Order: sequence, then structure tokens, then C-alpha cells
Amino acid sequence: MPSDVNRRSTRSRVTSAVTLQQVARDAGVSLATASRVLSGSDRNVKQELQDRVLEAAARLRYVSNAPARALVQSTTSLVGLVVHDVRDPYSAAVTSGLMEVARDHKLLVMVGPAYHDPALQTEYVARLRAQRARAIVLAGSGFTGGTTELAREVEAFTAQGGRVIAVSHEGLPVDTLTPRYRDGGRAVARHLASLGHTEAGVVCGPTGLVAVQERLRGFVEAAAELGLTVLDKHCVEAECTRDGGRAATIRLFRRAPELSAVFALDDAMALGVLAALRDDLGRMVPDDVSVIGYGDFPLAEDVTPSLTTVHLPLEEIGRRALSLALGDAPASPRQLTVPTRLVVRASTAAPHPHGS
DNA sequence: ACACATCCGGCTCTCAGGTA
DNA sequence: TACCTGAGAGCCGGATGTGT
Repeated sequence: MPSDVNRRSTRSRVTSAVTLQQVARDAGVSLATASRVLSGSDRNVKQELQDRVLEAAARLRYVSNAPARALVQSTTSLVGLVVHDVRDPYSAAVTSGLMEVARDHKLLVMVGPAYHDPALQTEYVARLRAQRARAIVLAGSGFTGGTTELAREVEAFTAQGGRVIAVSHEGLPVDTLTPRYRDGGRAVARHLASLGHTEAGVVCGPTGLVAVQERLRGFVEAAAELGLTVLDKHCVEAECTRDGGRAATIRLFRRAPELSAVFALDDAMALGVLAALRDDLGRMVPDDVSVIGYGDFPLAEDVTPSLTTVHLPLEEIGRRALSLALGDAPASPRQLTVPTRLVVRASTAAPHPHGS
């Protein structure tokens, strides 16, 4: 029969981490007193003991054991952020805003890139649930109609006491924050029509995404009202990247070389549109073709010509999403919106008459 | 082979008791 | 009586021991 000593030896880990117990011993106080001093408890501890504990903790380079603390408090300092791609400016801006709030609350952020894969989105939520994360912000747009697997996983996470804030998602039983994409799309159509364009092409990302579909819907609806023709065959779908936008533009102008305007449903794609028009198609922007993006990423102002685009307050979305996640849970899920606005720059102009 | 009990990690919190 | 301290419970779930 194995002795208790043997059992201990097989189970104890070799560790040099300083524990609260060691700090307490070093300071000559009880574990509880050391905990009160170091955890910011509102219980009073005599100044002399406080000094001794703080001095011992500093000398031993003590940091509290987060998993152990989480065990007691049933909450962790971990929050999850699920985006589509950490490389895109959209994710970077949202992350930056969210990080500000996380820093203020001393939270650790774990970022998961789902690469437009709903299964991967679901997997990240499951992993964050296993880590007992305090909250999750699903920042990458969801798919139209939502996915039952993701909804189920989100439900399991919230049942466990976690909070989830979804940005541009449908069918999730949590607070949802959605930019007024449709308004932005409508503003683009109005702008092109007001300049005198009568026909436009569209370069868009996966139409299964809520964000893409809503932007497109607003644009197409308003275009129809304003007499701006947008043919189905002039809507080209590609990856939401610069290269995707570039390839889509080449395809688009092969089909419709006469187009005087292109609406890219994402700024990264719009950069690809500009590159294709300049380098592959020999067209001038905006003299030959007007280009509009969506997102107002930092680069939009700096490219030549500067990009007319729809401004999305991305950092604000990140800040607001995490603030909501850390606030009190509402009685029922809320649908919250964020305004969008058109920013007119140098990439759009009135069309030149044919032959001039 | 299986079900159930116990231990372990590090920490916070409650409550009883000591001191001025 | 007020304030402070310290012992011990309990947090959770995986690993291990024990009994049937």
C-alpha cells in the first residue's frame, strides 16, 4: 500500500513560485493578514503589519496566483476577444479600444482569430469557457441567421456566469452591438448619385457575413430609389483583403469596362481596388473611376488619392463592447447600434463624359 | 471494473477570540 | 465596545485511493 508520503511525492509539482503562505511567514503574520494587505481588502490592518507584508512581498517578488484566486472568487481576470483576422485593420482598431478598458480593469485579454470560420468561432468560445473567462467579445461579424452551434456554446458560457457581447451577429441570446451598416451603404449610394454616376460596381467580401450583407443591402436599396444601376453581375465577391479587392476589380472591369464607380465594402479591399485600377487597368482615380470604401481604417486618409469611405468608430466599438460585458447583465438581450457616417475625400468625383 | 471518497493546489472570507 | 488578528472553511475539478 502506498504511503501518504509517496502519494504526496507523486502529486506535488516542483515549483519555486513564492506563495502567500511564504510571504506571511516571512512577515511574521497570519495568512489572512497577508491576504488582506495584498488583495486590497477593505478590512483594516495596522500600518506596521501592512509595511511588513508589503516589504516581504517585494523582497520575495511575490505575485498572487491568479488561478487560485479565480478558484475562490469564481471569476477570473481573463476576457476573450474573438476576431476574424488579427492582421486586418478592423480587428486591430477594435482590439485597441477594447484593450484600453481591459487595462483600466486590470484584465488579461486572450485573442482568437477565427478566419471567417464559424466552427473556429465556436471552438474559441468553448476554450474560453474551459478557461472560465469572465467575458467574451465576439468582434468579428457573424453569419446571417447565425449558427446553432455557436448559439449553444454561447448559452453554455453565459449559463456558467460569463458575459458575451456580440458585434454584428444574429441569433445569439446576448447583447448585440451592430453598426448601422445599412445607413452607411445608403449614404454611399446617395453620394455617387449626387455626383452624377448612373451605374456602379461592387467589390464585396463573403455575403454570408452580417456586416457584408447589411452594407450591400443599404447600398442596393438606396441605389434603386435614386436611379443608380447596380447589376447583380457587377457585384464581385472576394476575400476581405487588399489582394481580394485587387483580383475582384480585375474581374469586374473585364465584365464591365464602362463602370465609372466602384464601391468596396471594406477599406482593405478598397486599397486593392485602387491598386488594380492604377497598376493593372491603367485607370485614373477619381478622373476615370470613383472609388468608395467602408470602415475608415487609418490608412484611408493617407493613400493617394485619399479614400472616400464610411466611417466606423471601431475603437469605440471595442471600448463599448467590453464596458457592456463588464456591466450588469440586462433582464433580456439588447440590440444596440452604433452610428456610421460617410467621409468624403479625394477618391470620388463626378464622372467624365464618354469620349472626353 | 466501477462508484464513491479524499486529497491537493493557493487564495479569500467568515467568525471567534484577543487586546486596548 | 471597537478594532484587529488568525484559524479554518470552502472555492473547483482532476488525480488518486478505497471499497464493493
